Formats: sequence, structure tokens, C-alpha cells
Amino acid sequence: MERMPKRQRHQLLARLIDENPFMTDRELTRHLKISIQTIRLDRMELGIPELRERMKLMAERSYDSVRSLPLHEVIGDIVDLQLDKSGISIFEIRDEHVFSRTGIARGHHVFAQANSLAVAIIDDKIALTVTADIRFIRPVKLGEKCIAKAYVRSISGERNKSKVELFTYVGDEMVFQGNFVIYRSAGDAENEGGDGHADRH
Amino acid sequence: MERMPKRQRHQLLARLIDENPFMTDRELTRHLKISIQTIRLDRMELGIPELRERMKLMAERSYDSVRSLPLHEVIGDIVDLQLDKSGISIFEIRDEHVFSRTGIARGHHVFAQANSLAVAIIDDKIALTVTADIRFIRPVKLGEKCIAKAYVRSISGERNKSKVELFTYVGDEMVFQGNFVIYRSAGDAENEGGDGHADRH
DNA sequence: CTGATATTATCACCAGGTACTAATCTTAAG
DNA sequence: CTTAAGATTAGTACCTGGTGATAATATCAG
Repeated sequence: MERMPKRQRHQLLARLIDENPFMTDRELTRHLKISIQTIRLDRMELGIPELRERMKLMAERSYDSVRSLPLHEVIGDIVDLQLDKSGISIFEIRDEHVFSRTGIARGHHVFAQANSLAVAIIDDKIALTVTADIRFIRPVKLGEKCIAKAYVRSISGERNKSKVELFTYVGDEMVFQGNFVIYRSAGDAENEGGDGHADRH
Repeated sequence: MERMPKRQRHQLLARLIDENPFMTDRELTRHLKISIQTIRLDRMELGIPELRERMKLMAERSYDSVRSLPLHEVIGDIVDLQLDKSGISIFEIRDEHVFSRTGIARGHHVFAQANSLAVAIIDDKIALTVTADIRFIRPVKLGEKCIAKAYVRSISGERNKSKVELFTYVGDEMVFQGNFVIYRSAGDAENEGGDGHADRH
């Protein structure tokens, strides 16, 4: 029986555990054909915790992700912002945003990025989405970087409302487009809309 | 030392474990002031698995939630569903959904509930949002229960598209309204839209 | 009081490890 | 060839957080 170099075995071990974190050491011996002690030495060297620790970590992670949810205050990184004029945000589609079977991002994440930016761009204490007219032009897939560009088209037409036009691109391809009407407070607060945002310094 | 009625203790035990699923039986004895054996009998009667089982379940759930996303697939509890006809979903606004300063729900959560329902109602393997025309009628606040009602208005007009009309209420007050156009696969897959969903049996 | 139910105690056992020591195998260098 | 170093395997004691079974005790209701 040929022996595998240690480095290579380490890589394989790490990959196996990554692929199926629920494998016991004993099960790993069957795949790697080495003794359980070596498995354990390898895990030590690689800093991979035991099965129960791994499950605990996953459980804890999922536990507080239920508490704090995936949708944060602002979805996407706002990389450029000219208040009441324009803004750009970047959002990368990851595992947790897509349907696994298709790899297509769930619509509300794409919307959330757009909505966050449309609200952030408004230069007022409180901004709330009143209406949105949106169009998903093509599905966005796992790993793609969505670049949303928003432009304020009318700063304050009637009744403290601003229009924001928004386009989301992947590369130079447009994937999403939306027209938002955002309510802006004129000093006072919560009157309309479905969204708002926090302090501005 | 006064003894607590069994029923009441069972409730308390279930609540404690629900609040903190990472508690060992030994820790529970400190809270409930009863022997560890009784804790274990109680768990048996209530069908609550041991700590390690609980962690394993959470870990597995979160693990294939990355693979197949059962948890966040649908935002809100779908309480009634007549495919290609109508559906109702309930979603309670909690801390993690609102802006802390105002207590107003962020728009994308309300949208997510609506979008999830609009997509779920379509009786096809894959359903993707193409367009949405939405209106936030009044802000939704912390603690409010959003009841979304969706109606399919045209099952398949042109090019495999269905129209879904949707209203979200808090009590008898309408807080959100939307018109969705949903693309439905006719057996094949991912062509348009920004959302999809999984199997239907 | 007596029987039923509830609670506690004890003991053996299990999975999936850690921690440590010791033996064996392999390999390369002197 | 010999020997030292490193890699691998073996074995033992011990740990946590339990299960399962049995038995003893407590509590309460009729």
C-alpha cells in the first residue's frame, strides 16, 4: 500500500471535513486508510476541532444568525455617495442569498440592496420608501457582484417626495432596474413609507 | 421548599430550553431546583432531545440551509395556499426587522414576505419574479403582524408569465400593496427574474 | 392506611472524543 | 550498515453529557 505524502493527506482531510463536517474520526479512517490516531494528530496540526465542537460552532452560528437575520441595516457596501445626487453600492451574491438548486439569487436580496441605496442617498434624517417600481431583467447568480447605481431625479416635488432611479449591473450587463419614490421628513418623522434610516453625521 | 406542579414545570422547562438550547441538564437543575433525573424524565415526556442532539439538529438545519435553504426560502409563515389561486402568509415584525430609532420595519422585509408569497403561490417547479410594482401605504411597526394575501389574476398570459396581486394588512388596515409579474418555467429553468423556489410534490 | 404517582438515587454503559506514553515503521544521513 | 529523527500506530486512562434500567423514597389522593 502506497503512502500518501503528509501535506497532501492534510489537504484531503481538510477537504473531506469541509465537504461533510459531520464525519467522525472513525469514518475518516475509512476514507483515508490511516489509523485514527493519525487522523487526530492531523486534526491537531490543522487546528480542526472535534466533531462535537464543529457541530456546536455551526449551531451557535445559525442560532444568532436567526436572531440578527441576514438582512442588515444597509445591504451592500456603499462605495460612493453624493447626497441628493447619486450613489453606488456593491453587493456580492453569496451562498446564503441564492436558491441552492438553481444558484439564482432570491429577489428580495437584490431588492434590498437597491432599496438600501435608494434610501441612503436621500439627505434627510428620515427617509422612507413610498413606492417602488422594479424589474428583474435577468437572474443574478452565485458569486456575481452587483453594482447598484442610483440617481436622484427630483429632489422634492410634491409633499416631500423624491424620485430615485436605480440600475443594478453585473459587469456591464444590467440585471435590475427600479424607480423609487422616497418620502423625506422635513424635520418630523414617521408618516409614510416602509423604510427609513438612521443617523447621518 | 414548595414544589411546582408538573405541568407548570414542563412548560418552564420547555421555555428555558427554547430560550437557550445550549443548556445542559445539569444547568437546568440549577434553574428548576429539581434532580437531574427528573429533568431527564421531563425531557423524555416532552420529547426534547439531549443537548448534543439539539446542537446536531441546529447544525444540520443551518448546514443544508446553505445547500437547500429550507429556512429562509420563504419569509413569513404561509398559512393557506391554493396553488394558482390565492395564498395567505403571516409575518411578525420583530426587533431585527426594524430601525431601532423609529421602530419602523425596513421595507425590504415587508417586500420579502410579499415576494416569497407571490412566488410560492405559483404552481410550477421554478418561479421567478420578473417585475414588481409596489407601494408602502403606511409604515409597519415593531410587534405588528403582517398578513399578506395574494391572488393570481392571470394564470399564464403571454410567455409563461402570471400576474399576482398582493395586499398586506395589519389588522384591517392595508399597509402594503403590490402587483407582481412572475415568470414560470414550463419544465425548463432559469431564464428570467430575480427569484425562484424549490420542489413541489 | 394504602396504592398510585412523582421524584430521586445508583449503577452500568455509550459515543466521540482528549491527553499522554510507548512501541513500531520509514527514511535519510553519516 | 547503523543510527537518529520523524511519522505512524497502539494502548490506556479519563472526560462530558448523556441513555436505560432498577430500586428506593416522597408525596398525595381516596
